[in-house]
Amino acid sequence: MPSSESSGGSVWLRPERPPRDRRLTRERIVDVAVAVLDAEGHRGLSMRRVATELGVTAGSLYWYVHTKDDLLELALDRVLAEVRAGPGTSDWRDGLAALAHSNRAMLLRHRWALSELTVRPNLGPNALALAETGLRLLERAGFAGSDLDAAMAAVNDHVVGAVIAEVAWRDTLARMSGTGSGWDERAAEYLRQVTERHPTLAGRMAATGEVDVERESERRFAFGLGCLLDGLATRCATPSPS
Amino acid sequence: MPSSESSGGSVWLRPERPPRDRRLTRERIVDVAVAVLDAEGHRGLSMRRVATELGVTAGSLYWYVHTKDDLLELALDRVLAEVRAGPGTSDWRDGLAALAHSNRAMLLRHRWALSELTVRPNLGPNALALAETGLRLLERAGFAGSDLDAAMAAVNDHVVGAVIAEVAWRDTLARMSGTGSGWDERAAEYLRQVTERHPTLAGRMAATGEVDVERESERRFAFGLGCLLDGLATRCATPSPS
DNA sequence: CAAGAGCATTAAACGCTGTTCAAGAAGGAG
DNA sequence: CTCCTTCTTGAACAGCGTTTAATGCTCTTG
Repeated sequence: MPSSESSGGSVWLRPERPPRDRRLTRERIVDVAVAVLDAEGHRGLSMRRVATELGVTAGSLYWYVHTKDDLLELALDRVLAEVRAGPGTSDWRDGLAALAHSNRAMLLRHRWALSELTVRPNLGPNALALAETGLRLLERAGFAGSDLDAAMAAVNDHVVGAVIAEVAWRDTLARMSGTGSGWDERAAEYLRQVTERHPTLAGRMAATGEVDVERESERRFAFGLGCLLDGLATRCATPSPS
Repeated sequence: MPSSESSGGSVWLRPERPPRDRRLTRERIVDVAVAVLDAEGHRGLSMRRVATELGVTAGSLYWYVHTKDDLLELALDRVLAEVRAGPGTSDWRDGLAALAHSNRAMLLRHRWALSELTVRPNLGPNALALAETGLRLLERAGFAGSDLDAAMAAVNDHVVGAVIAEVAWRDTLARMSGTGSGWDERAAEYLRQVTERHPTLAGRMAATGEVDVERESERRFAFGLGCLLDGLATRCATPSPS
């Protein structure tokens, strides 16, 4: 029998059964899941893997967790707890920027979380707490009504989108340098065609080679965030720092 | 023997073997894959499914495609072809906005594409063409150097992030209305706690109930894009329409 | 202290997945 | 007609998420 008699709704509606024996817990299971995900990515996570890591059979997990999807939902909310707003934020811009940077850092620490965010509606307690923090900052800035929602969404969207692009970029570079023979000949041909057909893009790609990816990613992120916050500032009741 | 003797690098480096018999083609396989993905999402796509849809065994596909990941990469680039810039764009803002809206529309048509974008570096011809179009628009606006990259990234990031959030939101609403009994009791309790602990969020959630999701999503998207473009306009050499 | 209730875990199985591979069919070339 | 390349098959492998009956185990009750 799985962890609840009714199968509908989200994990967050199905309370964990208070266990007698401390051998297994939802918490310990999520611990291991996060560790495996961090170490080996989405592909490396399987129920059997988590189970053996805990010295247990795969079936046991289903006592604590309805399904693998539930486990992923729990893991996602677990890492969302790592996002923190800075200390007492007097300026809403600074506060929002700090939140965005912290969010970005977390997503880069746990790259698998992005894919989960893409697939899953996210109603865990930490996700909600995060939303509350952001909304309060924007409310203090003078946003209200549906503009408040839109402003919050815009900031979050930038974070998510930027990290997606950054991770994809890094993976591409890793792939390019990782493969040995077989790449060069055909890659050169493909690259030649690209350069020919897309001159602007080619110019940018050439410039990319000489750049520190990490630094440049941060710069891009801050650039976009700056644009966004500037735009927000012209649309709210408190355009200047309090 | 799979579709190439060397296994390194991306799909785009491995040319399709020109077939004699027209029974199977890369193109037809990708056609079916996209159709299945559109109809049943990421979960519904399996090699065997695509194969039977084509009246063929699963193993046959591996003659045309190295791996399922390759197939997904091809499918992703296929739908990226649907993104189109508007007609002759005199104003870079309008042009960029049109591109962003078209991109968003495509991602909403093929929701599975988002997850692929998250996981996969994207070097297909259509992806590159798209990048070229965007870069040219921004170049005309007066951006150059790494600011050009950052501006392009910021716009793309907004699109991707916004669609992710929108899809997640819709799925949440669908889930909430889809489940019958078992939800109400525990959901009410969870909602009560949320309302109590997160008053600002609760206020926004309450307001959400009376809103047309589709319209509101578009509004949010345009709002964020507007903020972003305003911010970009203050950072480029051509702040006003040409 | 013994009996029993109920929680926690196991082992085995089911049907599915991506992928490989030897074997065979099918068509064009000499 | 035969050879050779191109393509397709069918079976198999290992692994996956999930279910289920049976089995310990611990705690509570008598």
